[in-house]
Amino acid sequence: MPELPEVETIKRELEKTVLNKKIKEVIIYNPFVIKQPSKEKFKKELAGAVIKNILRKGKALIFELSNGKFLVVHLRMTGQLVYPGAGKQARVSFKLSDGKNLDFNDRRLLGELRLVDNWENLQFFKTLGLEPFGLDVNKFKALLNAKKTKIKPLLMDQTFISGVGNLYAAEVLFRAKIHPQRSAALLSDKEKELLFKEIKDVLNEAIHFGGSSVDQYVQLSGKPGNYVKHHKVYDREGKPCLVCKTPIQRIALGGRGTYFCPKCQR
DNA sequence: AATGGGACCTGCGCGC
DNA sequence: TGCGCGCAGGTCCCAT
Repeated sequence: MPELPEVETIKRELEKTVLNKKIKEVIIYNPFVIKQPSKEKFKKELAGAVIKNILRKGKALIFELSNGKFLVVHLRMTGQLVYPGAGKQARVSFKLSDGKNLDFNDRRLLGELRLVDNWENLQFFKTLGLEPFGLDVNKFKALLNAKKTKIKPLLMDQTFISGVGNLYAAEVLFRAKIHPQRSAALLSDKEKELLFKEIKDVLNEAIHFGGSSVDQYVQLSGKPGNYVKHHKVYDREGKPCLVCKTPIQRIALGGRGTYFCPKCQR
């Protein structure tokens, strides 16, 4: 469940810890997570490279390397980056020039590592929507007006806007008082404006608290993120709404568990 | 264009 | 207690 706040948290910690360090060696415990190139090339081409810059695009991290290549990391569901890491239980461990490990862990093996010449050529980035922070309210309204689809799956559509996943979509809609099944285009002007504000506010607050540790996510240091205690609806089925005490409902929407307050959200 | 489903994976928690 | 199953949700892919 790493979404924008979790990945941004990791990015900021990476900048403080591994920037300008050299990757001395790559140890691959499970080659399944390496999507390109071959594991042999992956190892060979990363050895000796210095981490020059770290970018985040939506939920993806990009390490810019001194050899001109880019290491693209997507944590998907259960991926973790941990530093300093223990090495052993990792899927891939990057041994750095400071003698410590930057570990990529991933219980479910859905995460992806790619070493590429140009990250912008990857299809994922070509179709990635703008981040909420890169939009103004009028552009956001225009995007919504072009879509008749249900608002909640739309917020999670990374080609629409990038960075929002299932957890934050639920929290944002609660704060905007919008039912997850409402049609995007048919929201009122005021609702669209409030929604836009709450997207940015929720993401910023979550970043402030180091993200939400549900299931597998941890910060780079291995510590949990503390935003969970601020969740209003996510994973609270049957518990009283913190505003009106109505039991929180859970429905399936677009195949995803969707939590909301049936009274507050209309 | 929108929507639904399945696939990729593993491990947890639930009911029987 | 043990076992099988549903479910978690990011992304891609296919069918309707």
